[in-house]
Amino acid sequence: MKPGQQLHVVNQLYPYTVQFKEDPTGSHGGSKRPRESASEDRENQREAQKTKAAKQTEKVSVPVSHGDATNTSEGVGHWSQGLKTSMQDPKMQVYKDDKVVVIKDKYPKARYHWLVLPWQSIPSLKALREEHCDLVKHMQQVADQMVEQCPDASSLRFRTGYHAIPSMSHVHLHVISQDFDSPCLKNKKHWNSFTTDYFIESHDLFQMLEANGRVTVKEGASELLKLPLRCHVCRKDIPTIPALKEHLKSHFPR
DNA sequence: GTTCTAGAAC
DNA sequence: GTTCTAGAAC
Repeated sequence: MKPGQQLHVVNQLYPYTVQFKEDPTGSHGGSKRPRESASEDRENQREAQKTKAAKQTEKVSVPVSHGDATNTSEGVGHWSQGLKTSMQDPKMQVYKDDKVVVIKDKYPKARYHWLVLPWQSIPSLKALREEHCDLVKHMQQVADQMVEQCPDASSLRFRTGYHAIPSMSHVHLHVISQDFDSPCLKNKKHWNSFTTDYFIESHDLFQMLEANGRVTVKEGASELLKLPLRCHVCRKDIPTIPALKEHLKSHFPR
């Protein structure tokens, strides 16, 4: 059993992430370039599942929800913890090294939309300290690498940054192309979370962390999500989401 | 974070 | 009447 491996008790219904107090460096094989998937990790995971499955006896428990902490409140299994599960899934991993992993956003809001996540568990921006500076900088470098290897990097603009108040737990850096051409972009909150100051540029966050040892989010950031819809290219106000999507076609033809 | 849908807006 | 938004989800 290695740090970061997953243990599925009862038919994948209750994923557990094994963590150690001291994460020995180099526990994850590093590679500088994005790759398809890690076959060795998949093997290891299968082994872990097999071992656990063998220990199970005949009495198969029923997947019925009771009022316990398993699927209520904000514990494991809650939707807000979904990134922790996704980042461990080799099928979702687009790149990984000893410090971070990159996955595709499950509901991409543009033609290209990745998330860079540290292996180290950092619940939110509030938990960031000066000692995370190197990690944050590395996340930014990996984000830049993702853009470099994108086939449309020359024709599309990209931004990399953090949501001021993310819905999902575990610090994650968005790498998103600026076409916003996606059926998953559906409402004002989606739009404003990437096109207003709700979106904190990676570089700005790093500078804040370096200067203050903390990241502070302006109060009232959540109000930014309610701003009128405005085109991020020509600054034109657009009345509705469908009209905005139609408008974007003029800036980003297929 | 998403889905669903009541009722506001047109 | 249809389109679209915005709030609940136990």
